[in-house]
Amino acid sequence: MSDHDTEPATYDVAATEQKWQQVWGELDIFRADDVAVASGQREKRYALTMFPYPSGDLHMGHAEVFALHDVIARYWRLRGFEVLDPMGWDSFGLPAENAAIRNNEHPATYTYANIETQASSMRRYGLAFDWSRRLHTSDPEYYRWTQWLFLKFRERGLAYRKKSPVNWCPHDQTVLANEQVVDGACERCGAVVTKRDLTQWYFKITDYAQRLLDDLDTVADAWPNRVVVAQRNWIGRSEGAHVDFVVEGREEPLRVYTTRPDTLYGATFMVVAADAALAGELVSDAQRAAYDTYRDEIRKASDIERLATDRPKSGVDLGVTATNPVTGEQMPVWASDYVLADYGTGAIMAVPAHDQRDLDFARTFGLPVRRVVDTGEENPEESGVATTGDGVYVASGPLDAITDKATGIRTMIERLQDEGTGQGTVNFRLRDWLLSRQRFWGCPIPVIHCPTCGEVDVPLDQLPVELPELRGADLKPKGVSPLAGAEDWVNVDCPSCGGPARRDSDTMDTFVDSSWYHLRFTSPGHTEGPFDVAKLRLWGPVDQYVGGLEHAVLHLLYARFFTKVLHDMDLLDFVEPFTALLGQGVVINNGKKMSKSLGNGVDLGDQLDTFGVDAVRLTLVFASPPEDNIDWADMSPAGSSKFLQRAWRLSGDVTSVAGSDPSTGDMAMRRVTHRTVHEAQELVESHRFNVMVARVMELVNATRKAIDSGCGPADPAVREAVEVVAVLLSLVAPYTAEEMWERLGHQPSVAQADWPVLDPALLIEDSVVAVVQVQGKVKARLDVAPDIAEVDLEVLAMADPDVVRAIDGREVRKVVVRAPKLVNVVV
RNA sequence: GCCGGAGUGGUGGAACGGCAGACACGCAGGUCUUAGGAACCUGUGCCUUCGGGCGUGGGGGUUCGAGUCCCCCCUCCGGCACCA
Repeated sequence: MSDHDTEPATYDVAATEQKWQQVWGELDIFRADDVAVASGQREKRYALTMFPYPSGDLHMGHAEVFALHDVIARYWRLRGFEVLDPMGWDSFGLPAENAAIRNNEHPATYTYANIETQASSMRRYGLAFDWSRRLHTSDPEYYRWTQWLFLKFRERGLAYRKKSPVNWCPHDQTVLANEQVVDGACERCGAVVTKRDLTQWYFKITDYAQRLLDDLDTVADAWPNRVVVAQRNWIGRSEGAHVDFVVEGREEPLRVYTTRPDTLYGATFMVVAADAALAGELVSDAQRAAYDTYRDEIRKASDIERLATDRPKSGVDLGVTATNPVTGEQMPVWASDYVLADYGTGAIMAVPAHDQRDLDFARTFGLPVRRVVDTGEENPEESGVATTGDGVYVASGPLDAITDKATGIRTMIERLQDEGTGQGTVNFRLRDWLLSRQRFWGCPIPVIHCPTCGEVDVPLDQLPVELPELRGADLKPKGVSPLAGAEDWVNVDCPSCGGPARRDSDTMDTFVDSSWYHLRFTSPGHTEGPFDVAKLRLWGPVDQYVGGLEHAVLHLLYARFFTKVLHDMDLLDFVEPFTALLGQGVVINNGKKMSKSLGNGVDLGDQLDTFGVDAVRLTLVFASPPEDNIDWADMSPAGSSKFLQRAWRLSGDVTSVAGSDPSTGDMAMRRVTHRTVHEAQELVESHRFNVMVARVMELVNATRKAIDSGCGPADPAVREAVEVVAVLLSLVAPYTAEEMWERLGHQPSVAQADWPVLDPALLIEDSVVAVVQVQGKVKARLDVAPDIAEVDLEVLAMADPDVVRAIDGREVRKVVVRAPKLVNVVV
């Protein structure tokens, strides 16, 4: 009986998890060392995963993103980088507040209890986080600096208040940013969003629209394409012109934005957004009553109704006319809800022949249609279909000889600029970021409203403005912030004049908190500013960000905006926060999103109890490419568990001693090992983790075979192979890998092991299979030397009996040789 | 409507323009077992007259060679959408 026959065939998963959690805690090996980076001893890598919101325990989605993230962080560590791999919580937000109302508690109770639950689950899950850098956005030490940043933004004119129609969620009783309204409904609760005229705080993200667009190019290669595209669409840059129209009896011209100034000769009327102040200013006395009626009507309509594109056009004649600057014609000015108040100038020139919406409107109200571009298609006046393509300009004065849009637009803009009636300009779809929220559990806005001084900043040395103690019923949404009711808190002396004043009672959108947390992680205890500029210089920017893509135009856009502003404030020296982004898919069950109402949720804790941490992690990593969705019903965690036991068993079979020289070992086994290491490197770096796992499985299979029916368990090549299995598995299944590493006679931890050193000589096979095709179909396989000459390979191939038979005496027209892999005979 | 992706066995998925289906799951058969829901081995795209033929959503094209590149179409997923 050899020693390994008496080993147990399996290991105790639960006991192993207990054991290593303790060892890892004592070793404290995942702490990121500023000095190692500052001294140039090791190159830095910053690996970051989107920090969670603390609602309940971790779920399957967290399990996936953390497993993927950990592969990268652990790989970097093994490759000798100094890795910053921090974790924290995005701990302000509505669910805590709603839970507090339900349970008559303080939101902090719910929040911090959940944080502890999640932190303990993360430890169990075996993640290589540097816990010394933990932060919570709801801690005063953190949100003090969120407030500081707000005031700095305000100082630069990037935070301002304005009254405007805003998105209002009647369920959550708060306003929402444009980005949080999805198909006319609240992103969070699904309630239909309505409009309210409110004075709210905004960040001037539109000032950065062009840079946010341009700099996407610098990350486009390392970000998922769909995020780059989504942001481009969201920013929505368009090129066009402003054109001024003189309105009788009004000093200021009526300015419009158009992308088709070249069709100005075809403009037959004007339309102003019905809900814009401009419409009220323009309307004639005779038409005022009709306009008021119309405006009140459309204000009642929800965004959902407005969004219906096949909705019939409606509007009202404002009873005034504007002068077309090129034709001198008087055109009627209308108001309609198909023109948006907050895009462009809130007014358009209507060219019904060449814009479908204008044509629909013209046909509804019997307004004239004048074709000025002949595209060869039927005249829109008859067909009812507007033409938008290139064509010959007609009845367009100096444009008449022109045959393409680009020249037409350029020519018209030049003329308008010469005459002072218009100019070329750029417009963006992006709107300013509405950041006030009428809720309690968020970062207070550090501004005081004084009846004499107006909006006054809370002095920097008085930050943070801490939340008052409110709980239960006091938190019930009433349409104004619960903070407004905390009289002791709200009523303060004006910092400027000392008179009675009131604090701003709104809190900030939680996306403000998460727009800079990645910077704070570089110096989480810093008390002199939001982060230590020198430390950030060491670690920033994030080298690899991992997270869900539901934030494509939310967090990922806001964080980019913050980065650019802070760059302009000389607080950091990069312009993009996340150099590379990996967007993981969603874990679903039986083809459907997991949800309480469907009752198809898979509980992560249950899965971990049943299969063990490693098996669940392995299953998630092996399931598919990281960015694809995973249907848990199609997965086999039991299979993963079986594989891990199989791999673990190898470590008990090795009979050579630790430190044996592998160079005396079996060459075939060594080649497999080294090829696996080589491929694993490339696969991890290109994020094809599922294939990396497959290669490790192949190595395990090959090693099993070598032990049972090959070079045997004593061969040092077998030890080398099993050690490589342990190191590679440590990226995905750290518990099993530690057990293996220990059984192989090494000191913990495998997380501190050296990445296997590749022997390039072992990557060269001693023979390769050359495929011989006739007419592109495989007819023979030849074992040849990897460095075989093309002529030799061709001779060998043409002599092969199967090849000769396939050619069947036909004339060989051409032979393609790609030594040493392939020959294709064309007959 | 505009802009992006993606369609490969029963399933998840592999495949620098060069052997389609790696690696798994599942299934079938076997070995060893008192037993097998353990371990190990074998087989597993479809058709076949056993020579071979056909196969990567459909149709064309480029190429000695196409899942991969190009064009058209279909389906599904995502983003934008009365944005002038």
